[in-house]
Amino acid sequence: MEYNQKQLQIISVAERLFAAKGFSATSIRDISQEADINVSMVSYYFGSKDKLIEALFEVRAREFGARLDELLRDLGLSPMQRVNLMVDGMINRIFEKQCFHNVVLREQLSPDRRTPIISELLTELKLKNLRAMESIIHEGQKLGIFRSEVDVPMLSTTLYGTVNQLLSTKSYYCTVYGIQDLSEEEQEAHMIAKLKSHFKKIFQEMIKPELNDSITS
Amino acid sequence: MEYNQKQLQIISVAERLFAAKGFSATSIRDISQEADINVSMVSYYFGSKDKLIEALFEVRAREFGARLDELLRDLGLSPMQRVNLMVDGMINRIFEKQCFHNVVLREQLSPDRRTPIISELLTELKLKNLRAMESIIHEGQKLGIFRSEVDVPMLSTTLYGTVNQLLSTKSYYCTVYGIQDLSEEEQEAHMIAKLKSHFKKIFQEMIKPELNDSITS
Amino acid sequence: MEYNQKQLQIISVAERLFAAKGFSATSIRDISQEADINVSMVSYYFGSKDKLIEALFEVRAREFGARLDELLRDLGLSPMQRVNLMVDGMINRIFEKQCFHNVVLREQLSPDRRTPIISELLTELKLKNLRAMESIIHEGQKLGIFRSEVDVPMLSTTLYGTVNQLLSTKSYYCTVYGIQDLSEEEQEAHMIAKLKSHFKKIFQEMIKPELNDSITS
Amino acid sequence: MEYNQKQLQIISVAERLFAAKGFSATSIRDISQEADINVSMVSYYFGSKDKLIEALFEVRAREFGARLDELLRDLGLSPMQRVNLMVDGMINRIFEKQCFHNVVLREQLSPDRRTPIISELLTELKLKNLRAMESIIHEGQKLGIFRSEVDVPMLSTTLYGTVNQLLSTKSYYCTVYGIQDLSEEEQEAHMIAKLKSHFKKIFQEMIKPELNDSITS
DNA sequence: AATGAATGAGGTTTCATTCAT
DNA sequence: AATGAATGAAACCTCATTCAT
Repeated sequence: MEYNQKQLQIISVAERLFAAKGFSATSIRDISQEADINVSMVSYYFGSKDKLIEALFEVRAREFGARLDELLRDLGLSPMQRVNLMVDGMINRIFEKQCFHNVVLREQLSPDRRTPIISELLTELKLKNLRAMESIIHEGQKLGIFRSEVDVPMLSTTLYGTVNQLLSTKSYYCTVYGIQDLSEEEQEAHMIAKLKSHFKKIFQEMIKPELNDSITS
Repeated sequence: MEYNQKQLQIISVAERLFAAKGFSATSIRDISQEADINVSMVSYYFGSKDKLIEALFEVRAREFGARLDELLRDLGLSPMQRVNLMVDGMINRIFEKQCFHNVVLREQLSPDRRTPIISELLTELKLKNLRAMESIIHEGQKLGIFRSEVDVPMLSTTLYGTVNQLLSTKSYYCTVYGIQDLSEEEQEAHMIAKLKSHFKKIFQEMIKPELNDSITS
Repeated sequence: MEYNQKQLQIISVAERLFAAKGFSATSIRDISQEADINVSMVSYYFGSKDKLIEALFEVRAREFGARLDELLRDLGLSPMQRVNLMVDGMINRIFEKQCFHNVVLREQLSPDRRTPIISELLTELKLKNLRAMESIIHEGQKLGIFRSEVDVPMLSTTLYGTVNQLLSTKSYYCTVYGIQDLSEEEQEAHMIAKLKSHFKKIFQEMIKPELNDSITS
Repeated sequence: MEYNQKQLQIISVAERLFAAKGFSATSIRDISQEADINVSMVSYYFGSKDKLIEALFEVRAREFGARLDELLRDLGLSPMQRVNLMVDGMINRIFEKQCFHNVVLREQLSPDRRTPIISELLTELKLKNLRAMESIIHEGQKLGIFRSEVDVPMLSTTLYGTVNQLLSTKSYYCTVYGIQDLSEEEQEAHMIAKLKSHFKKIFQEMIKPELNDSITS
């Protein structure tokens, strides 16, 4: 499915509103008002409100898929460098597309309520992501740099879950770290830096060879 | 605010439906039908739909607060035992009250949209939780068993975020670990066990004294 | 299903408008305006527009059914008298309930388009009607007053079809018989009288013993 | 008015859909989809949806008019033969153009609702038909073969009404005569045969000289 | 001559809430 | 204290039509 400029604009507005208020709480009127189009255009272009959110996921899923493919091309780096790059990349990606991520979180909470298509797209994307992560880890394991037992799915889930949680509780985070008075950008920079260092540490600790490991090998 | 039996029943039904479909997608008619009451009862008992969800958070927040107080009373155990107990307790708690947690996640995604009360209650709860965790960690630090630099808020966020992420993507999890054909209960048991061992490992790695740490001190 | 006063009033207004404009061309707004009720009342009372027309058929079918039962009780009359009475009764009935009959005709033209319920009710009613007519004819046949071969379904269809056709082309009828300038009531009286005498003649001719018939018997 | 090939095709599709669903329930989108043309073509070619149905009636009325003229040319036959031919012809004609007849019936039910043009065309057609029938009957009367008092308009109405009624209640007819399991074609053949024999009988009985009639003459 | 994008009015239905009892 | 009938606003969507090309 190809979408024209106007459709992409509507999708973009819808994404923002769905992120802010949720799908059900966002009316087609809201969208059409913000996008400065006629109310009937959403149905005209997408068929229905449900189809609109499907289109949103379709478009974004394709974009993310493309970015993932790039990630796997970064060869010539050490496995640990690649792990760090991957962690940084995932965190950056989520922060860059906060709106869409918010919508994803919402849709995950009521799986298959509207349409199985969204669930399928998301599962596919998550699996693709997992495979990418696994291939990097396996490389390190083959070289004996990483421990043999690494629970990649759990690590991946931990990373995603934490970033999401942080984004969902931004103001709580700022309170805890006393940065309420910084600008939005500075707050985000703080979160990103914190997340990156936190997860590099976690990953390092969780994949570096265990003592037993190194002895037996 | 005290709520009578009927009000609590309504709250309970609402919680389940809000968890399943979201606040906006759940109509008062849905609730009154499931709770076998008259449509006007929600407005009658709570004033409005918005007030109903506020009441839900009020009631549950009080319950959770009470449980947290208990946690801090488990003295006579080693700090590491208490950490493990705390991790287990948090995971258990979330799984026991999945519905409410689902609703919390949804509301966190649109902060202050409906009412600041919910955000305040949640922030308060999270802070209380954080203080409990910090007190346990600090105890271990005073005894020199834990490293001096532990980012408790990030650890807490990591734990919560991961559990939430796992619960939100249950079917993906089951696919990845090949347990789609197990019963619901067995799947949950699998998740709980996995989470507990995963986080005990993470916490251990992140709070145990670093080599430098122990040397310099 | 029992319908209250307000529902019956809505049904009555709907019947009139459906007769005049057809189901699809009649909006719920039209109905609510004429019935002086809120637009949402139709959905409130009947569930939907489709259910409304179902209710209309349900109510009227019950009424007609009751009237048919009465017809069969007119004993103590000669078969030919009963035939004449039946013809008169059917013609009167249709003219009295022209609106409903108009709606019936419309629905017959698109069978099962909306719901099978209407078709079923109508078929049931028509069969009931046919059985009544047959019982009267059979009585005359047993007494040797009527010919042995009478195609009752065709006679019944002929009667109904003709009355319907006449009602549908009222103005053409008036033109042909030159009674355009009479009042509505006089025109109808003319039609009724004409129909009654026409069909008494037809029925007589079609059920009286044939020459062969009487000889052989 | 002359219509080109494309217009005639649109008219034909519209006729079929109007017959199946009714004018109001048929959208221009339905038509354009079935006819494989652009939605705007209807407005473009006919001006509006209303004008489209007018065109339909115009075209078909002209066709029927032409066929009627032929009927009157069948000379050299006995009056009774010509009556029988006429009855057969009318029944055949309706069955051949069921779709259009269905639309006619629908429009008759809401006279002058949309435009007087349709009513006028239909009245004209019916009158033309009546004159043809009358001329045949009068011929028989002049020859003393038919009774002097024949109510031609009523006979004509009876014929049309019955055929229409039968077509409108096809499935009921099949139930009554136990031919539900025959093919569509066989069912129609059954109906046509039945109608023809039925009406030849009726016409014969209603126009043959009465006893008084023949005696006095 | 013909198209397809776009429109605004109006369709039905659902919603949270209120009112009279 | 509790009900259920009733309401008006607003939801999503479809409609016939127009406009720029």
